[in-house]
Amino acid sequence: MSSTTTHDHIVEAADQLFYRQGYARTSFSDIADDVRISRGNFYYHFKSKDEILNAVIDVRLANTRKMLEQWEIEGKQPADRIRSFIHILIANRADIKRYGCPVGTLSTELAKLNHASQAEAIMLFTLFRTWLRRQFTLLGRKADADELAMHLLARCDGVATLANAFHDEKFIKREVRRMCDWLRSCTQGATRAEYPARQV
Amino acid sequence: MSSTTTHDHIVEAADQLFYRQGYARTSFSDIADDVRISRGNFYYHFKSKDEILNAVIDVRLANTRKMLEQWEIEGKQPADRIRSFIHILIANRADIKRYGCPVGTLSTELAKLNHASQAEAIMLFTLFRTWLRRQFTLLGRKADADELAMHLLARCDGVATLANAFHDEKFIKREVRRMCDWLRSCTQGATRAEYPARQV
DNA sequence: GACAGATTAGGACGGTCGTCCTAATGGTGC
DNA sequence: GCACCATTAGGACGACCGTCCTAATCTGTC
Repeated sequence: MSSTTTHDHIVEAADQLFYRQGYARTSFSDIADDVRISRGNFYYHFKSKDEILNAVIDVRLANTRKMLEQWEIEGKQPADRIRSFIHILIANRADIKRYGCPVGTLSTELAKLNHASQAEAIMLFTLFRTWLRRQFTLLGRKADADELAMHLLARCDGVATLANAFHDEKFIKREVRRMCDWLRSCTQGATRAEYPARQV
Repeated sequence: MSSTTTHDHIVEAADQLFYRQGYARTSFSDIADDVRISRGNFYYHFKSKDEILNAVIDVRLANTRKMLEQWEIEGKQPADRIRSFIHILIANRADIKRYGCPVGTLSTELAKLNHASQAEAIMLFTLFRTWLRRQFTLLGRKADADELAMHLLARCDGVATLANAFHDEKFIKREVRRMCDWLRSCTQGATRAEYPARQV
């Protein structure tokens, strides 16, 4: 976690600040204060603010890839792996309550700024999407694997947004339980129906 | 819709711009250009940018209240009313695809800015929350009405965020259908279980 | 036509931003 | 000790921001 080079320190600090304050609101001075270097020194490491953003996104992409691989190793069954995904809401609940979803908030902000790096930010979503899709496929939901992946992504992001708005951690826990129930209904319901029995 | 006073014109323009570009990125010049008045003239109508934000939020609150009352009149059954809520995703799908959820994105941005009007913005969520809670209560889900309201809110916001990220309107339609299915399972499942039959 | 009050236009102000230049500093190999 | 290169500090720059002041203009009344 503790990188040695100034370059990496900058990216680390920017990563945190972008998450907590947003990209636009975070200035060079903010990052410089955090890393404890002079503002002028910045230009030696990064030619522009956009370049820092790209570096931050690249780090997040790499970390996400690592995390997904880890879940793939740890979880024998695809359902276990998907549960690992759902449970990041629990693991990061304190940050989520304070700052929302790291992926969703960045993607939304860059969209409003019409920023050039929008596509890279959305790649973070895509990483989760394709990974989840694969897990659902392994679960025997080949036909609607992508639909289920998107569904789950949206729910997690929505939970993060509402938990942030209402500063409510219990809500996160309730929704995680609910998503795990839903996941169970996915595995039981053969290949077709989402809710096994429609009529009581 | 077409207000006559300059004051209202400013609020209207700011409302749109805040939604499309975000609050922080929207400058006095942006609004002035839109309303076609000089930047200096602003100070006569609003003493600060925050004051405009508050006016915008107030208008949104009023419009939301009106909309909820309308749904209450139009829909005889609480389930019909909740469906009205779900279907704003369809009605506004073009804007949602381009700019995301009007409530969620503002609330998230103000949270990151640590803005004084955070609470007012979150009132928009609260308006929907209490209204939905009442509908679910009428539906016979007294015990978990608030939980269901929050659940639905989160899903709608998440759908908006993902639809915005992936520029995907079809995803909105699929999720709306899914939410209507879920709602049906809520009404059928007596007062307790969300998914009527757990085992197949 | 004179007056009063509401509304507008234009620009000055201090501050912050991202960018960029230059001189100083530090360490390393000869 | 000296040259070389990587790294740093400090500040200048033009642009834009929100704020605020002031003079001009419009509108209606007597």
